Amino acid sequence: MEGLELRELVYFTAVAEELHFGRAAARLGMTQPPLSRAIQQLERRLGVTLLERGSRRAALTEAGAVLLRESRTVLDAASAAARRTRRAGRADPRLVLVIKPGGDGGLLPAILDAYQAEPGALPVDLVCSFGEREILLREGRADAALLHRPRHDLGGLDTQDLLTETQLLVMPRSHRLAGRTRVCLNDLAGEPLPRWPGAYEGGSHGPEVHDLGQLLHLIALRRMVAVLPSSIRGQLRDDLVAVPVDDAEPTTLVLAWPEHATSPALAAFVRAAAAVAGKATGHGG
Amino acid sequence: MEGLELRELVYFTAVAEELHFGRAAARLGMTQPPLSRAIQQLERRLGVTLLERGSRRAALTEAGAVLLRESRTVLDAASAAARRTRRAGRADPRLVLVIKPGGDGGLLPAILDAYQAEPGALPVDLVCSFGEREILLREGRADAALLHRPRHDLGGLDTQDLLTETQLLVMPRSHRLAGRTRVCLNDLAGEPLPRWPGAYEGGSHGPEVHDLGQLLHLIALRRMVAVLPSSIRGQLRDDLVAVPVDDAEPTTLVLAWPEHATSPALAAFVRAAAAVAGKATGHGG
DNA sequence: TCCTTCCATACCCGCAGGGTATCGCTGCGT
DNA sequence: ACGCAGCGATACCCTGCGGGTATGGAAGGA
Repeated sequence: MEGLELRELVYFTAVAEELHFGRAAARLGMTQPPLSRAIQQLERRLGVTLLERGSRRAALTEAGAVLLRESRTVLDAASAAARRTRRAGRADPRLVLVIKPGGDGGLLPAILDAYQAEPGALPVDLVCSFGEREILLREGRADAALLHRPRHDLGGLDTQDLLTETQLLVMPRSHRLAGRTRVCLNDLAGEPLPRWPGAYEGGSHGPEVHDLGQLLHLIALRRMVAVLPSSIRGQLRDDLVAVPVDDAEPTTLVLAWPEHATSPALAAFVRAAAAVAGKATGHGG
Repeated sequence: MEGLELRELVYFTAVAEELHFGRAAARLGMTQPPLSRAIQQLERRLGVTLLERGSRRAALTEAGAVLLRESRTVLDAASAAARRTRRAGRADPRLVLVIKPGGDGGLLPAILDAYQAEPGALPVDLVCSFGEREILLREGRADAALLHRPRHDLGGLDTQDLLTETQLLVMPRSHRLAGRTRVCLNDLAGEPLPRWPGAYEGGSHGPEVHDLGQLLHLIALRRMVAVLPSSIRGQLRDDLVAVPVDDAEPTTLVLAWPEHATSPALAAFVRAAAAVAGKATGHGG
């Protein structure tokens, strides 16, 4: 009775996205009749109509919309499973950590050192990526990531808090707010804020930025300002200033990894990171 | 190249759990040779050895252990997909809400009323269940659940906070702590606490309980005491008393539903619940 | 009304998935 | 040391399902 198959979900996803059997079949590299049959079979198995066939175009039913979303989840989980298994079976095991350059709160060197001191530590590959870094985790391409709460969606991930920071407004020295000792979010009305790829849709649309150097450069050129965690202080250029944003929510640097992960190497890494974070807050207050 | 199929994952899961091809095949209702072949094929596709075959028994490799866990995730997601789709396609649409009797903080009647006032409100089925209620959500058997943070694992679920409560120690009038106006967790050392099915493995093992009436009855019989949210006050029997537990973490009643849910009926229900919760905290402090 | 468009039906074929029989290895008991 | 029992792999067969081509039929547009 558990007849569902991934192939059928792939087929249905294609049809549901194209709303056209012929085009969907072409996209799948097959012909239309067996595709029609497969969808009919799927509908029979589920006991539900997924598509309303008009002679001009097809439309998703309510159930079809549900299955489309669920299918994507299942297919993502399946390819993540394949990737994770392949990576776990590699002859030379490594730990892949995805970071944002400049987004490590200054803790990363200490964490890496602490991890390498653990017994059986693996080589750590650092992957630098902007925007949607958690996707690399969900896709099974990485073992862990440094993310920020509440900016990132942490659903389905386990996390270890590392460092909670207030946020600073970073701007050129010549900016109208540069003389202030503190600002609040209202002061930023109308300011162009950076647009990270795929995130932060709200507010003023500045140019899209892809790395920290580019961001600071654009700020220096007066194209935008940015609200960043206070650990950014150590990396500012001379022509930029930073002042606290009083009412910006504090941001927490977290180490995140896929839920239910079992790898001892990852466990050791989390342990090392937690130890470093604990020491840091213990010292710093 | 994306050859993975659910059937193969089912097969592999069986073998990985039995660590024995013959028994796994029997469990799957098939014979051993095609099962062996399917696993070999899976290994070839992934380019990874999943099982170390000894002549007496098989053992999981590291990669095999990863795939076992991932397979369970994928298979769970798949059957949840099927169930959600079937439920979405039903002729008489309903909203299934899973609750714990007595665990609604007294808000449920108001929430149900508010929801029924929404346009297009569906009939609400209440499902009462103890222990692991979030599983019903993950399995796609329910649309929403009333859960408690931090007691329940909310990974993969979206939530709406409804009510934060302090916790009370509930005990018979004759209990040694019954005269106190407050207690702390240390006072409970050695007390038999209830064991909810499947949860709360730590600490003293009392009898397992399955519903609130039974729990209160057992407390009255001096078989155990319990730490419960303060909204339990309205439902206590005369022979029980409750006093605040100073250092017990406050518990938050949350409405939870599967991430990425799209149903307008669910959205209306969440809206209604949020409105009721906001009004309650607005009035109560 | 006719033609186009698009999905369903009818029919065919090859292979993948499942079955039976058997082999080969290995560890254990005597 | 030998033999036996247990288990997984191999060899081989066959059926059914997943894919193909040809065509029907309904619906919308000119």
